[in-house]
Amino acid sequence: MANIRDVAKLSGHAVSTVSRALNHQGYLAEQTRKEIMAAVKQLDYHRNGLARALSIGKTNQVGVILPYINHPYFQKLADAITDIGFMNGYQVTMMPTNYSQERERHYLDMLKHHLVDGIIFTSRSIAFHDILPYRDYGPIVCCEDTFEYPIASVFTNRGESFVHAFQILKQCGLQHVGVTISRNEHVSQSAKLTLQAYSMVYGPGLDDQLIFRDTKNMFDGITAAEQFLKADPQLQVIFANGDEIAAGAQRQLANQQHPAIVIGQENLPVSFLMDFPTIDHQLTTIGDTAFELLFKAAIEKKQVAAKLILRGQ
Amino acid sequence: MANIRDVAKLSGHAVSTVSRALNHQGYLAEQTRKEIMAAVKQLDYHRNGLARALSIGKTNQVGVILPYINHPYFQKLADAITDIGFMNGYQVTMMPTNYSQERERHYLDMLKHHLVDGIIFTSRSIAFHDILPYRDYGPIVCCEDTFEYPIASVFTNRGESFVHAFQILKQCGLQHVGVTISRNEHVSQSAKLTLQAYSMVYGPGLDDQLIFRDTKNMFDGITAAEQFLKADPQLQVIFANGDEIAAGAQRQLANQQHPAIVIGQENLPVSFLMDFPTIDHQLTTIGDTAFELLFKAAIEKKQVAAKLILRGQ
DNA sequence: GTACCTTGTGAAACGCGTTTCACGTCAAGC
DNA sequence: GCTTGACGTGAAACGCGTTTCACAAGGTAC
Repeated sequence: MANIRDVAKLSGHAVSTVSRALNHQGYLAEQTRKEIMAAVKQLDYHRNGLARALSIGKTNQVGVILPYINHPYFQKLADAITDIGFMNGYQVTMMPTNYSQERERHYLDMLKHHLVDGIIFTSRSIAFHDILPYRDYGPIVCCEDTFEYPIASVFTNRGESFVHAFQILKQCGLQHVGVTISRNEHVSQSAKLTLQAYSMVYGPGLDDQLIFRDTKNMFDGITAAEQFLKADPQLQVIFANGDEIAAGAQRQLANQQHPAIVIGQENLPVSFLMDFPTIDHQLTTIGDTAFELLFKAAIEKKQVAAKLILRGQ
Repeated sequence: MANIRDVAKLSGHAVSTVSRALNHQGYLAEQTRKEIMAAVKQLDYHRNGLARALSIGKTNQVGVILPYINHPYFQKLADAITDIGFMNGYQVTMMPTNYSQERERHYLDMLKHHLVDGIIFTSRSIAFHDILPYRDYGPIVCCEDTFEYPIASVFTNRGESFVHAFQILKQCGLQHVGVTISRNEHVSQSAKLTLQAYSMVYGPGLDDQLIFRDTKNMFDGITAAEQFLKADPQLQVIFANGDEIAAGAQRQLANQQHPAIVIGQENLPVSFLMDFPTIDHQLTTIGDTAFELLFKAAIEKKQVAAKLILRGQ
C-alpha cells in the first residue's frame, strides 16, 4: 500500500509538498498540485488516518460510557450524541460497562492512551472523585449533576420534576403510591431524588414494600406491580423509573384488573401507545448539550427543564 | 507527556527492552522489568494507543453501518455486535447513514484509511457491486443475502418466514390483508420478499392501496392502518414490517374499533406488551455471527432460521 | 538601488511504539 | 575444551503523515 513518500517520489516533489497538497494549505502552485494528484491517483494512495491522528494528536473520536446498550434511556441519549457528533465530524463509540467500575476505568484509560478525544458519561458507578484525575488526559462530561466537582455536566431538574409529578398525583386525590427505582438510593442519584420527592409531598415513611429496587426493564415492572398489589391492595399509583417499566406495570395491573394508574419517564413511544403520563427528561437536548460542552475550554454546568406529559385519565 | 523513550532513558534501558516489558513478550530479566516499571510509574507513562495501532497496523475498532440509530431493528442488531465485540476486545463504532450513499462511502473509506479493522453492514443503499472494491482494504460483512457476490453475509430465511406467516393467516381464514414495507420493493430486499410471499400464498394482485411504503415508525403504522381501512373496510390483517409499526397500527385499529389483527417483526418487548404475533429474525444471533465472520479468512455465508411467535387470538 | 514581501518548495525533525537482528553471556552436553 | 542453545539486551529501522524552518526567486515600494 502506497504511502506519502511513494507519492512524493513518483510525482518528483517533497513529502511536505505532498502533505500540503493533500491538506489544501499553504502555498502551492497549481501545476505542482496537478502532478501530485496524478501520482495519488496512479498509486491509489489514501492517507493513513492513524498516522495522521498520531501526528495531529487528535482522533475525532468520542466515547459514550453507558451501563447497557439495550436500554431505552441510554439508547436515546447515545443516539442524540451520535447524531450531533456526526454533524461535527466525530465518530462516536459505545462503551458499555454494565456498571463495572473496572470497565469504566478501562474506558477512561482510552483517554490516556489517546484513543478518544473525549468521554461522555451517561451514568456511572465510579465516584466523581475517581474520575477527576482523568480530566488531565482529556475532556469529560457527565449527564448528571456533578455538584462541587470540577467536571462539566448537563442535567434536568429531576428532583423538581419528581416533586411536581407527586404533587399533581396528590392533588388528584391519589394517596396509595408504589415507587420503582433503578438502583439502590445510596448509589443512584435519581433513585435518591425520587424517594426524597415522595417524602416531600407525601411525608416520610413510605413502606419499604412499596419501593421496588434495581428496576431495569418491562419484566421488573411486572414484578413490581405484583409486589405492590400484595403490599397494598388499595394501590392507586405506580411511579416508575422508566416508560418500559411503567408499561410492564400497567400490563400487570390490567391483568389483575386493578384500576391504578402508572406514570413513566422519558416519553418513549410506548407511553404514547399505552397512553400513560410520563416525565420527559429531554434526553436529546441533554445529549446535544453534553457534546457541545465536551470541547468547551471552561468547565460548564447546564440545567435543562424536564417536562411532565399528562395523558390518560 | 512521557513517551517510551523517556522511560528508556530514566530506567537506563533500551526502548526495545521497555517495549518488551510493556508487552510481556520475549526474554526479560525480572530485575530489568522492575526497573522499567518503576520508571513507568515515576513518569506516569501510558503508551500511546494510536502509535501502537499505527505500528501494529490494527485498531481493534470495527464499524457498524446502519441507516438510523434510533430504530429498534438496527439498534438490536448494533447492540448484539457491540456486546460480542467488547467480549473480543473490540471497540464498536456506530456509522449512521440515513441511507445516503455518500455517507456509506465515507465510512467505507475509513477502511482505506486504516481507521477501522472491519465493517459490518446492517443495511445499505449502495450496490454490492460498489462495495466489492473496498474488500481490498479490509473485511466486510453484510447482514443480508449477498447472492453471487463474494461478500461475507449472514441472514435469516426471510422469504420463507414471510410465506409461512401468510400461510398461517390464510389457514385462519383471513383474506383481507394490508402490508407495510420499509422501502420501495425495488430497493429493499426485505420489501420485495414480503410482496413475493404475499403473492405466493394469496396470488398476485394485491391492491396498491393495501401496500404502505416507507414505513419506519409507530406513526407510519397509524397512518397505514387508516389508509388500509379506507381502502378495504373488511380488512382482517395488517402485516407490518416491524413491531413498533404493528403497535401503531394496532392502536389505530383499536381507536376505530376495528377487529383486524396485526403481525409485527423482531419480537420487541412491545409485541409482548400489546400481545400481537411477530416474526423473530434472530437479530442477536445475526449480530454475533456477523462479528464472527468478519475476521474469518474465507468469505462465508450463513443462514439463520427465523422464528414465528404466535400470540393473541 | 535597497529593503521587504509574497510565493513556492524541500530537508529534516517530530509524534511514538514495535520489531528485527546482531551480539554477548553463561551453562549444559559431549 | 569446544559446541550449542537459552537467555537477555540494545541500536536501528519501520509504520506514516505533519510541521517547522531555511532558502530561493520574483515583485513591489520608496
